[in-house]
Amino acid sequence: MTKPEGPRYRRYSSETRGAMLVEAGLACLARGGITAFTVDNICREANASRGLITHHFGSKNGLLAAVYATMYDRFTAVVAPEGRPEPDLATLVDANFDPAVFNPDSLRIWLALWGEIANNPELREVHRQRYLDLLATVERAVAAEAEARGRKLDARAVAVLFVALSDGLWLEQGIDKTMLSREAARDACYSFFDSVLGPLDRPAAPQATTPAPV
Amino acid sequence: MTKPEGPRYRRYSSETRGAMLVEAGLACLARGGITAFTVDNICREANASRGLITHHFGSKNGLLAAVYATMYDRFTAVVAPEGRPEPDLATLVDANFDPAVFNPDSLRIWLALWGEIANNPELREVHRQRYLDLLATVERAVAAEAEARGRKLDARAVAVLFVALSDGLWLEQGIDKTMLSREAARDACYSFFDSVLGPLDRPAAPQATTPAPV
DNA sequence: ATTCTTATGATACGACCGTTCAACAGTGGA
DNA sequence: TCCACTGTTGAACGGTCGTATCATAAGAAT
Repeated sequence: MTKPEGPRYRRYSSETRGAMLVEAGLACLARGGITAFTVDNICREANASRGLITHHFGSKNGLLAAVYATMYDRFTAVVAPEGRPEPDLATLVDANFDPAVFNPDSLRIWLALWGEIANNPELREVHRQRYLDLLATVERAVAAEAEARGRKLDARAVAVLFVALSDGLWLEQGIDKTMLSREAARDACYSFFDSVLGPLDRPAAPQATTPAPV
Repeated sequence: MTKPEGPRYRRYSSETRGAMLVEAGLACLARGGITAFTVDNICREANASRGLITHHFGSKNGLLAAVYATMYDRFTAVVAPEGRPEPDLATLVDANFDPAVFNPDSLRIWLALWGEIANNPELREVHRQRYLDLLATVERAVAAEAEARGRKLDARAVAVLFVALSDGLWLEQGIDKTMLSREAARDACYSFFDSVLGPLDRPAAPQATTPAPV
C-alpha cells in the first residue's frame, strides 16, 4: 500500500466554483425539475461537498437566483449579443428558435423556473429586471420596423404579445415535443408580425431536416 | 367536566373526501407552487389526518394526478360544457379568458403543474389524454370555420398554434399580471384567427379600456 | 341493540431536507 | 521553507418529507 497521494481536492476561485455549481444546478433542473434541485443532488453533480452552496451563494435560493440569471443571460447572448448592432425583428425571431436556446434541456429548465417565480421573491426580483430588459429590446425592434413602414402602433404592447407567443411556443415544446416543429413555431412568429406590420422579410430559413446550424 | 361528546370526526364517502383533498391540493399549489404540495400542508388544509391521501389516492402522486385532471375538467366545463352544441371559435376564445379559468389562482396552479409534467410520468399520462381531447375540440371549430369560408388549411396545426398562443398569454399573466390585460390577451387571439381565417365576428366585447393594438 | 364495513386518526419509521461550523488543506506570496 | 489566506470538507443538527401500519370509531345494515 504505497501512498499515491496527490491533492485530495482542487481549489478553484470563488467565481469558477460558482460557475460550476450553477452548471450543476442547471443539470439538476433539466433532469428532474425543481424537485431535483437539492443541495445533495447539486453538489454530487458538481463533485463538491455539501457546504459549498451556502459558502458561495449564501443559500440554496441564492444559487437558484444565479441559475435563473444565467438562463436569461445565455438567452440574451444569443438574441442580442454585445458588440453587435441592435437586432431587428427577423433576427429576434430566428434567435428565439436557435437550437442554442430552443432545445429540450433549456425548455425544461424554463418550465421549472416559471413555476417557481410566483412563489419566490428573490427569483421574482431577478425576473423583473431581466424581463424588462428583454422587452425593451423587442420593443425597439418593433418600433424601428413600424417606423420604417410608416405605421403607428403601440410597440410595447406588440412586444408583450410577441414574448407571450414565443413563450407559449416554448411551453408547448417543453411539455410535448411532438406537437410542434421548430419551423412551425418560427413561422407562427413571422405570421404574427406579418399581421401586425405587413409581410416581413424572412432570412435564410434553416433547412428543416438537416442537423441544425450553430 | 361534562361530556358534550358528539362524534369526534365526520365520515365522508370515499368520493367526497377525495374531492375535499383535491380541493386542498389545489389551494396548496396556488399558495406555494409544487414545493407546498406536501402531505402535511394538504391534510392540514383539508382538516384531515395524514393517512388519508395514501388511503384514498394510493400515494401523493396519485392525488397530484387527480388534481391535474380536475384542472383540465374545469377548463373543459367552461370551454365546451356538456349538453351544449360544439363551441365555435369565438366561444372558444372567450371561454379561454373567462374569469372562471383566467384568474390568478388558476394560472399559478397551471404554472406549477406544467413544471412537473416533464418529470412525472403519471402526470404526463393524464396530460396526453386531456390535451388531445382539447386539441380535437379546437381543431373541429377551426375546420368548421374554415369550411364556412371556403378556405383550405391545416386545422390541426392551427389548433396547436392557438393553444400555444393562449397558453403563452396565460403564462405571461401568471408570472406577472401587470404586463397584460385580459382584453389585450383576448384581442390577441382574435387577431391570430383574423390573420389565419379572415376577420372573425367578436361577440359582445367586454368593455375595452383602450382600443387594443394588433 | 348488534354486527359489519371501512373511513379515519395517530404514530412510528427511515430517508432526505437545508444550514451551520470547526477543522482541514491547497495555493500563492514571503 | 514557512506562513497566511481562504476555498473546502464532512459531520452534525433539527426539521420535514412520504409511506406503512394498526387500533379505533362512524355510520349503515340487520
